[in-house]
Amino acid sequence: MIAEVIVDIAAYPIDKPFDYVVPKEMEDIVEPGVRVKVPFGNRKLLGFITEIKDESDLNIVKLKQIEEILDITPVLTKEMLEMADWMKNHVLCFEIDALFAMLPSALKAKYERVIRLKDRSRLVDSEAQALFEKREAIPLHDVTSMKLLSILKKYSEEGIIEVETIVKQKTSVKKERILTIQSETEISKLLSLLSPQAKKQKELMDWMIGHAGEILSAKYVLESTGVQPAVLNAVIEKGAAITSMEEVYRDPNIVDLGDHSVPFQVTEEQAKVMDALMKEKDQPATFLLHGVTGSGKTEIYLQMIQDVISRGKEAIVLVPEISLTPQMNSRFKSRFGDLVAVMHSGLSAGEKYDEWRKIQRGEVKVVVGARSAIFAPFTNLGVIILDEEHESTYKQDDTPRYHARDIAIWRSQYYSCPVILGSATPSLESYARASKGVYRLLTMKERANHHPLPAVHVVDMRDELKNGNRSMFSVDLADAVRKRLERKEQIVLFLNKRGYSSFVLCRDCGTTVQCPNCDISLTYHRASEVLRCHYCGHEEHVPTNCPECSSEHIRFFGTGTQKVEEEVSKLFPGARVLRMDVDTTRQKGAHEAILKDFGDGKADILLGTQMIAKGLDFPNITLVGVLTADTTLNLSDFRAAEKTFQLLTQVSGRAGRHDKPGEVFIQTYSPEHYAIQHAKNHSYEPFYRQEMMARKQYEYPPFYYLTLIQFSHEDLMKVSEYAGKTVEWLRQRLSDQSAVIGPTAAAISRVNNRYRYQCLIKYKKEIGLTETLQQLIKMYRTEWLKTGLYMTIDMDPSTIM
DNA sequence: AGCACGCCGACT
DNA sequence: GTCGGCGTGCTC
Repeated sequence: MIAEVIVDIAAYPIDKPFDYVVPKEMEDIVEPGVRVKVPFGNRKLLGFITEIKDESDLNIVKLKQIEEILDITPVLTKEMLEMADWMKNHVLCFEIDALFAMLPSALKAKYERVIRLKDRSRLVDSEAQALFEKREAIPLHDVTSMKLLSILKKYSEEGIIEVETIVKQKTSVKKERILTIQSETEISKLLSLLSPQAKKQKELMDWMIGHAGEILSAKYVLESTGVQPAVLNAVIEKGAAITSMEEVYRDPNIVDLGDHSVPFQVTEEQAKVMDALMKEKDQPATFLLHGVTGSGKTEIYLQMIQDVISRGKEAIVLVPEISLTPQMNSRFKSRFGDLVAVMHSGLSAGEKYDEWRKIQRGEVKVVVGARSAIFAPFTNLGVIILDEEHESTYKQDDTPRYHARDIAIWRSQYYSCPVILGSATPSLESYARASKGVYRLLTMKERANHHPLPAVHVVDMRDELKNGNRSMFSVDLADAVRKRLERKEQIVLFLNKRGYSSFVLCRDCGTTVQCPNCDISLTYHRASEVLRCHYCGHEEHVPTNCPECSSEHIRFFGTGTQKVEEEVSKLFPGARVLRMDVDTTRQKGAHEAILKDFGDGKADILLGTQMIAKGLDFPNITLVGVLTADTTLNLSDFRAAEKTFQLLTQVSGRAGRHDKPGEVFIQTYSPEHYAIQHAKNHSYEPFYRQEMMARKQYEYPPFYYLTLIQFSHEDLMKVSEYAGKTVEWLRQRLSDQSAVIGPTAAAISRVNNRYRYQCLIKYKKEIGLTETLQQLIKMYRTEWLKTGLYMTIDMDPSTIM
């Protein structure tokens, strides 16, 4: 019996199945999808069996044997193996990268090199003797002395010791000691034998009598009685309880926001949507659910899932980043209880692994999670939902560069189940597909509770400046804030911070302090009083004089949330402010805590960045202020207008969701821009039409597909040379239907002392593109890589900056 | 990717 | 004479 194995090395010549002989005793256990430990060259590697066959094309005597099987049941399903095969061509990644993307990181291998003693009698060196005094094997990592290392090297050649690779799983199953308490009569008997000095043991046994026959965790017993572990061990030793180790799940403890969700009475619009969904509930159809903020998309999801579960099937719900939307999370938990697993970046590797196993074992029916949850190992999917489908976080920005939407559609075809893409502001791509009938368009124009959408005011900050207001609050917004503070209503202030963090600027010569390794300004971090580069991590102290002109007029500039917070407390003394940004949410559970405090009315103002734009739903929010709408607008990216529109619409939707009417102020330096004007009017369709015209004119998606190829090299001449060479090479091979743009220097032209260039392929239909690009990769891997050039290909870039 | 094999310069 | 530099080639 022969097994085809994909091994744990992401490199061009290794990216194919290798044949191994299956030892007789393993024949019953091996099957595609199990992880194995295999010899590879002179080392040991983890690998995945992808196929079992009777014969190999290679000479059987050359084949090595599988050394160990790491799973009793396969970790990869047949579906995943098929999906990996499709994925590697679709996103141009190595098969092993695709496979690992589908599994929790806990199942990756941890490699450890160990020196094992073979022949103690020939161990003559005293240092080496000391090393192996008590042990037969020691981790190679522990040997740091160069002298000892060279002695060991000699021993290894003489066969006295042997270097061995240990393949370990990163995180394992958590086990807990479980006690089965004996019967009352049994314990009483033991009590009578107890020495009178053993007061603590008596105390514990007395407690146990009250819990006779129960099965409890050792941890629980210790906590309830307060005795020392040694006392418990003594009592167990005497036979008062039987112990065993049992597998337990780590508890990612979800904050219950007290939002006990019951199915709502659906509105007429919702009922129509449900009807349409039900008609094709076992078709591999993709629906685009376009519903204004507050129209009750979540309720649609919940009822759809309810139906799916009742038919014995499973559901995947993707949210942009679950730890950012605890309200959604809590709503699913309260509706479906233990049938829900959560998967998000806030969980530890162990917690993720446990949630994954719950899914694999069929103990849960619903998974709510971020991007990677799209690979949840369900085997009978009934629906896949992508909430806020326009979010760019659904696209992975490093290998494998997949888009969760594409994976969702692939899986929906495999299981013949629907995909629901939900958004108040669909991506142009999805809306265009829906318009063409590729997706089914479902629309909800009204808020479920019939409350009107908030009134949006656009404030021209140029006028403010003219009138001598240099603060970041316009007169109108400041007035509106004061009014809410008086009325004890809540306010959300949104700072559109991307690409606009604080930097240090010299007021005399205009110099900003740059990173020495990258072509970008350093960011000022108030907490640690340092300047940091977000690309390479370089750190330096804040200078007291300008590095260029030595002027003392150098200070940090820009509008970070901290700065806004200061201004708020100056402008509105007494207002209680909660700040939510990367700094205040670094700790686990901090998001939930901040939102809970705000929901409980412990603050008047919630101040934050992107992360507060979504999912907030508190009845007392009646005012939303967008301090700077322009920052995303000015990005040199073809999606800048779309992103701005989406963001403004999302934040606006936070106001007046319940009984009290809401109001929104958008401050901007370009009030006439169509993205801002359409956001003001809550009008998606007109925005869509206008943006589509721009995309058509400039030949961008959804009219053209994009492929972005990026290059980097320490030598500026080399990058530009290879980028140019690539562009030429591609132009020769691609049809005249496609355009190759570039080469151009990247927006950030240097990162970590490597110069960056890029080129862009625009195409409508290019039949041999994948093959051509694979040839390019081959050329890069075999020839260019040696010169120090790096190249990456993104088949569907979320940004071309 | 990592490691062995292999052919040329500065040291005990 | 040997130790070690990293070019090249292979891994079932």
